[in-house]
Amino acid sequence: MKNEKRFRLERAGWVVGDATQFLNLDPREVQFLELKLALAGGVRQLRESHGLSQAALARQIGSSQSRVAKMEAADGSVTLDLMVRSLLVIGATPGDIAKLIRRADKGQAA
Amino acid sequence: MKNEKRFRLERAGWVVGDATQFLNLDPREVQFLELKLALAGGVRQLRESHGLSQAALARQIGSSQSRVAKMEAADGSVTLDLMVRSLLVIGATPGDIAKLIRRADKGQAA
DNA sequence: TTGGAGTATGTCATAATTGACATAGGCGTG
DNA sequence: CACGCCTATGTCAATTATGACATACTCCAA
Repeated sequence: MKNEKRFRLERAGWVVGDATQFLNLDPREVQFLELKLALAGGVRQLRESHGLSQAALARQIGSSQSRVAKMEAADGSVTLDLMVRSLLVIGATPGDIAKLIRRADKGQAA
Repeated sequence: MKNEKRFRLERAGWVVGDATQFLNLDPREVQFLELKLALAGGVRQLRESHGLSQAALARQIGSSQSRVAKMEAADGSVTLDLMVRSLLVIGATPGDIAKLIRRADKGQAA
């Protein structure tokens, strides 16, 4: 519960520009963030390519527009579970999701 | 919050052999479960290949042995977040994780 | 300007997950 | 057998995520 907790806290601060804070970040957490960003981008891409509004997608996944917005913003309050579930509902296959995650390797998130 | 809720409930029952229940399951949820199983298998594989006990891994990720056990059992009470974080801590790259997820396409979970 | 559609952001009660702990079972060794 | 190590399973208080709601903002068309 060390990095775990710190991560939760930092999601509020978002001192991304601050080099000190940034360098203090465990590389694992950075990878995790990039992975989340990749999935977030995938959700938006898939949603838009289907001509859906955030509200429409929210209906399909049994959530709300605000949560979809937070999800696409990779907000710290949304879990990978929600993102993955959403992707599957929009029609992404596990293979598609794998492809998105691979992008986190190159740092190309969206 | 429809399938979402049903899924949460069924994690307790685990009537996997029951065809009626099984067929009632939304295919999306099945995909999600397979994806989780794939990651769970990946955690166990990685952990064992590193010669770590569940307790040892638990220490590294700041969790407990019981949670690692549940995680490897793809227990309904563990999130993808925890699984992915664990994988990253053991040394898996996003690419490795993507590879695991791809297995969910073929149904080959472990 | 006015209005509607889409999106972003914040808050809240409720629901879910978390680590910790207890405990039981398996399995090999002394 | 008894002991230690590993794993499985259940429970619980505390923490966190969730959907719903309110509200503000941008575009764009009438």
